[in-house]
Amino acid sequence: MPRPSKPLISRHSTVQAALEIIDSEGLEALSLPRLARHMNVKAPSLYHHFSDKSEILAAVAREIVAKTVQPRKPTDGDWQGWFVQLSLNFRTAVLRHRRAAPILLEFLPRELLTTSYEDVCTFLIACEVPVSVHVLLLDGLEKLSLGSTIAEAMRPTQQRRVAFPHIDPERHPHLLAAQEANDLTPRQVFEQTVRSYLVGMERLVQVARLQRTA
Amino acid sequence: MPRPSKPLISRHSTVQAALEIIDSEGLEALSLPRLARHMNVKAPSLYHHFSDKSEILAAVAREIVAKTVQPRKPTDGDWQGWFVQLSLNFRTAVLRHRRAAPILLEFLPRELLTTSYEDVCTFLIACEVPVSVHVLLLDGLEKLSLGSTIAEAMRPTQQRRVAFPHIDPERHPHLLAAQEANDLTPRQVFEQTVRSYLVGMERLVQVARLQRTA
DNA sequence: ATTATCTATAGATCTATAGATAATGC
DNA sequence: ATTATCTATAGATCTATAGATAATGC
Repeated sequence: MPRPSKPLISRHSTVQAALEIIDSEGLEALSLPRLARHMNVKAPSLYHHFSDKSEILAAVAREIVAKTVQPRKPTDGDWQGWFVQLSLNFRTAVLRHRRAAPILLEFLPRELLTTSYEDVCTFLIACEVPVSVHVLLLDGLEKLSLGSTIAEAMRPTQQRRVAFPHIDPERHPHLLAAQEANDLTPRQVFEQTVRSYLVGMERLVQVARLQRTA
Repeated sequence: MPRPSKPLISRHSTVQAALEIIDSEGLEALSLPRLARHMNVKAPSLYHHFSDKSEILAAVAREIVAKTVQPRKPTDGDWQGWFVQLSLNFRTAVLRHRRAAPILLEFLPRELLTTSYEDVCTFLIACEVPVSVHVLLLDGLEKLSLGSTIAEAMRPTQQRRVAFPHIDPERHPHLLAAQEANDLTPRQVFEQTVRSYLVGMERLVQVARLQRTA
């Protein structure tokens, strides 16, 4: 069956198939023969659409990040609330395919982020956040969102709900007490972490505003 | 040469050799034959000391984390300052072997952390930080330190000094301006991120203290 | 003529096990 | 008898290329 009437393979369908395999069988299962089998084609045919395997992985990483929902910009200058929402949305997008997390680390689609960051800078300027703290904010939030989410995505299945596994009540009484005193979900803990960070940054922003007017 | 007078292989020397290969040639280069060659032994001999390859990787992850310098506890209750120092030390330990970062993500030595966290909880109690926020603090700092550091460790070599690569002055004027207005090193940005987070957490701690006395 | 598939396969791994062998330490 | 190495190899991959083939679209 050489050259079918309608193409059997597209970049898009390949990325979707790859995500399905990663979600159901894990990242190690994703080989070109396995991917091709899932698409009812043969492995070498994939080379007609991608130059090599890493190009497929990069496209998968791109797809995951691109699915991040962009929150609507507030008109009242509440850039902190907007950042919180964006972080949560990014987290949701990544956790939708948690077993793909290592790909994201290696093939982070920098171009997508660069475009998005330009947009964020424009927004920050409108909110009168001094340029001197823009990198601090962008980098801090990137590390916090990306890093924290990937770290969470890599947790073994059984350990998701519990903050700290392997607690031995004899040896870790205080940690056990801490665990029992906690009533937040992982998502809430993440949100609170981002909020706390932004509270601290707000202080820096105000200092920078004063320095600018002086 | 069966059974030499003095053992040629030990767990420790294997881990060291693995780190040397990872540091100089990268993670993909670390195969059992490659590792054995570096140690002047044959690959199957390694199975006498480790049950399989993942056990070697887990030992490597453990070694990296174990090298984190523990800061001395302050006597004045300054838990924030202590956390900042611990985060910086952890970052230093991980970045010492940045190409091993993906191993850390998969084989994070939870037992080491659990022991350390019990210690931290004891310290927090001494500083009169309410138990209700312990998990929030521990988890937040873990995610921030681990995630942020691993994200940084994965950056391609050429992009280390610059916060944002791929900037096109035409399309990203504000991002370019932000970049030029930034005079902090990656380490300083990390430290500032942790500090900002702790400033925000301080507020939560005070709220929790009030609720406790009420 | 170009495009999108296929078949066949080169070539290079890698992990792990079985079984032999000689030094060690009881 | 046990221990720590070795040799040999089973067995299972995987990525990527070469070259054939038939449908498409100019």
